[in-house]
Amino acid sequence: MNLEAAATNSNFIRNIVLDDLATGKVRAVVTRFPPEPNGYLHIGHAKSICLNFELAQEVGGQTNLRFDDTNPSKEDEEFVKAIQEDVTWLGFTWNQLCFASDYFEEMYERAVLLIQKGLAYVCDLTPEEMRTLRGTLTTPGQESPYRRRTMEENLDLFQRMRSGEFPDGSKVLRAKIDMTSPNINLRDPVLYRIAHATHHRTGDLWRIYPMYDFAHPLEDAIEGVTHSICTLEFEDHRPLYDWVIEQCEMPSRPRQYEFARLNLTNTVMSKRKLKQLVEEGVVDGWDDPRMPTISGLRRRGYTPEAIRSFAREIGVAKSNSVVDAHMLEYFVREDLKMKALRTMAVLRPLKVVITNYPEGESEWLEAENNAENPALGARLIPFSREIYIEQDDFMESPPPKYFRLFPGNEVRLKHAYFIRCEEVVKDAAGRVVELRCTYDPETKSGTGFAGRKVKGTLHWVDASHAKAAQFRLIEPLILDDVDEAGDDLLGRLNPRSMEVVEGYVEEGLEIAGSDKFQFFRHGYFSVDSRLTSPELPVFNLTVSLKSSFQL
RNA sequence: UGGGGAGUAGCCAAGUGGUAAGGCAACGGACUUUGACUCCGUCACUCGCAGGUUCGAUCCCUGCCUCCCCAGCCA
Repeated sequence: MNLEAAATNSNFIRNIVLDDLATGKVRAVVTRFPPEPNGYLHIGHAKSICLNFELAQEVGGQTNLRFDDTNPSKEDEEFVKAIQEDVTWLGFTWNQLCFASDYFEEMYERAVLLIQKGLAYVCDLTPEEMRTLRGTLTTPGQESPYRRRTMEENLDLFQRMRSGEFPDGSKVLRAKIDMTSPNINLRDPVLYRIAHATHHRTGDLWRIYPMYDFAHPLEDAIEGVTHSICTLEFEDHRPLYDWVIEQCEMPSRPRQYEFARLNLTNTVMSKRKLKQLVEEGVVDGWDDPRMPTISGLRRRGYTPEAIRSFAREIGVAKSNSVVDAHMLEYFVREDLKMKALRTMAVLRPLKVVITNYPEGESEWLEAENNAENPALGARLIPFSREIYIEQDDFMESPPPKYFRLFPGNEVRLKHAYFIRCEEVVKDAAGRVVELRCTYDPETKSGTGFAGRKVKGTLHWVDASHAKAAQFRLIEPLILDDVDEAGDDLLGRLNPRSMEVVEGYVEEGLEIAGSDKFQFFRHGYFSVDSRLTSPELPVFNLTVSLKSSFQL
């Protein structure tokens, strides 16, 4: 795939931007990524981040990282830090770091302006009363009895709301628009609510906080954002967005455009649900390698490049869709293919004794680190009389077309020799515990031996130099097709989302200067940043290799 | 029964009044010291459905169908 071409994949938002530039409607493009710091970023956010940053980048524009921190009861500094780390890790640099809370004073002034223009009023209705008067989808709403308060009274009340005179929930500031609008968002929406909560940045300075519908357009306008990109559910808020910009007399005129959020098969993509998994201890944190969070993907071994390529390739459109998770996997494999050292690990060891190999002797064999990328060099691996192979690579009575090891069969040991299975050793229970094989010195790797061919090539680890390691085999945390699970998230948990096995890796992997490896015939693995130790390295399965093999 | 959106292959997704890009998946075959990779090939006579306009419609018009979103003092 041509990355340059992919970077300029056509999509409707890009077309709008290009057109705005061509017609002179805007001179320079400014976008923004506006997360609320109430959770960690996930792969769905990555789609938005890539869209905003890459689009601006393409046309020489700017992108701000702006925290939409207008609800202190849900937000936290921890998330502010994590979000910045994730955006940076993805490879983006924002032009300005902004906080909606930095604009609270200006927002307040704009609200006062609305009151002065007779376009906003303080309303004492209870939430229940307000809901009742709002009407329904098919019936118009009715005006609040407080709608006719005088401008002076509204100004006074709003100021007193600010000063903390009233308890939470007792009053709100509402826009005066149209209670009969077929668009419910225009039925006198709430602009400010009272919240005696400590804000992570402004502390106890404010007792009133602006609502999204009021704050967001102002934030965009204040920053000079030209293209405010958000998701589909905000589509019918756009008239209100425009109303706020217009009536608050903002000099700058941002436009809102909506696209479909990312959905992935076997993945939950809502902060609320991800938070639930964290809080109920289903996972070991937001960065659990099974989580679709940026930090989880990072810990699992995904690369920023892979995520960016994925984001470009899935496109940007307005129809609700569910992307096959195979696509995401494809892009990590693609990225790691040339980067990762291709080494050997045995996940479920079976001992093999090479009976004709001299006892007490060993030799060092040369192995290239990545056959497709010579720049990655080569290493020496030990070989001796006892090695481990994969339990799955032996069957006592195999089906047809099984070309791994079985009694009498000969296979190649990657980077080493051909071996033939001569004898099977079992324990009292009849389980195979050891294989006794012979090797043929003439078949040594690299000698160009062509005397005969074998169908199978196995990976292995020398027993005397093997390093014990733990492997965490990851599968989807949440399954799509669970009968009768309904909306019960926990009912959709995959019982096999993580299988932990212990086996061996080649010695010396820790000094390879990388935390990502391909383990031959298994897949790509990454050192777990939290669990690994010098005594027992721990690897997470980033993604398995494709395989057409089936028994 | 209100308003706002969307329907192009199994999944994403371009596209335009001139005869359906690309990617993922899948399936054949070649190659192979990874049952991987790579390579070659296959995969929409048709763009939700029905009419209409036109020399010609996925694109324009009309009607219909299906799906998604909206009744937080969340974002």
